[in-house]
Amino acid sequence: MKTNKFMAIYQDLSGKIKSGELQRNSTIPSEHELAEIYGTSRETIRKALTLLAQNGFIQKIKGKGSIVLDVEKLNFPVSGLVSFKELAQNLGKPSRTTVHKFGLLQPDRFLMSQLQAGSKDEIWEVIRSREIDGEKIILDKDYFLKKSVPLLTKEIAENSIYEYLEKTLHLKISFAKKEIVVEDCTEEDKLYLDLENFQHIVVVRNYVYLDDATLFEYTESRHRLDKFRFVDFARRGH
Amino acid sequence: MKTNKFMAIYQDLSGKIKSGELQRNSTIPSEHELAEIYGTSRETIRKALTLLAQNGFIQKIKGKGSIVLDVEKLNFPVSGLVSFKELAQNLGKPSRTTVHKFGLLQPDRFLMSQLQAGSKDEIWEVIRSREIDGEKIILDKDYFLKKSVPLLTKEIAENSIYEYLEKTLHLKISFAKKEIVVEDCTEEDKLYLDLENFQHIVVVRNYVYLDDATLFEYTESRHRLDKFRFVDFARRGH
DNA sequence: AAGTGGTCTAGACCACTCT
DNA sequence: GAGTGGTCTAGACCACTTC
Repeated sequence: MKTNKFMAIYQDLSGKIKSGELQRNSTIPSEHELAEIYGTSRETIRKALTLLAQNGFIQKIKGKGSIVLDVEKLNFPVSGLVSFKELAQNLGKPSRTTVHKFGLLQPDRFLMSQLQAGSKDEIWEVIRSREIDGEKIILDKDYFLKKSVPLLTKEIAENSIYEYLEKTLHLKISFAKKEIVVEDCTEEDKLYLDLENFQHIVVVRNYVYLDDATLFEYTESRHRLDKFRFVDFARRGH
Repeated sequence: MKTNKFMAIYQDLSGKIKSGELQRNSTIPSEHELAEIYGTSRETIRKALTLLAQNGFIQKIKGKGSIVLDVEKLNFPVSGLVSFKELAQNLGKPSRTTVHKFGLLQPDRFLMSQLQAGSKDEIWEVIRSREIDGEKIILDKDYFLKKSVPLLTKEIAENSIYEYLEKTLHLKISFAKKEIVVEDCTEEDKLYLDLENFQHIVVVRNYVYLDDATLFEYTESRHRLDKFRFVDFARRGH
């Protein structure tokens, strides 16, 4: 990511945990030792270790040390803010995206409330189905505020919109509120997905915010019941 | 929680945000100012603000300041590691817990793998249904390693097991891996829940770890489709 | 008593935003 | 240029675990 010292240390250590160089259930060097090894202050080491703990790589134990957790726990398919493209690559399965609808529209009441938009804000609508292993199992309905995303094309939608937003437009996605519920299938779901006989569908609603805390995207990701899986790593207290 | 300086500042500020004393979309005092106000160093203020940001209270913007986010976003029903009792209190609805099974047992193959237990580890089994607004909509199947939880009673299971674990046994729950999937209803689900005609059920599997990184509990929380809702707040990158 | 992580300090320099 | 948050330092004291 960035070139911070603590980020570099975080990536070095997380890499060593993933590769097995630092074995699970073993303790890593103490903070004082790491400070010497990396030639930094202890607070900088602590920043890196706090990150490792938050992301499930290690557990810090007072008076004892930091031990390496099972990285097998890191099957984070839908956790955080990963995109479909990253997800499919993680699964390593053949996948395909089909764009069914693409265009600019004036928001209706529903979209105005979801995107906190005014009636004269234009909105990009992108509706895509996702095919994995030959089955269309995810329907993604994305809505972007045009004032945040001036230009979007069907070609971009066929690849990764997020890659475009971050690498070309340099938008900084900062945080998101996610909601998961189960709803009745709609006609649209039946039209675009291989639904078999399922009557319900898992709906993941995402409200995505930029760096400056402005809402710029509302997404509905609609997953066929049997193919949905959400994994999360949560720490108590915070 | 604790009596740390940064924790006290966190709780003071988060309280002021919840109460509306610090208004949403306004900027809070700068870190230097806060350091003077609270009579601490800036790094201590930063720890408190980092916590606020992680929990969705504020957004920090470089060069500008920290602005207060919509706290309406804090409907975190199942997010993190909250227990049913906390959840029901949040919802403010009449709720009831019924214990259907309670006892010690030897683990079968399934439990041995879920709890990383040996064949001679004894395990507490607690099966409870949760009734909200007069409908039995959640089936909780809890399994605790006896070596971590020496004693458990039916009376405790009828109230809050987590309160007992934390306040009486002083176990420190540290982190959990959570998995959400949808599965076919079992006979057990039909027996204990008011399932109406739903053929599927949302299953939340929880693997809960203590302070010293030992796994001590496996839980299946089985929710009726139409009553399930999961809300999460996620930050990008970390 | 020695070693560990947890907290806190008083400074410093940087990149960024706003004027 | 002034103010902001982001990073980093070199120390200090504490509570905890282990011996």
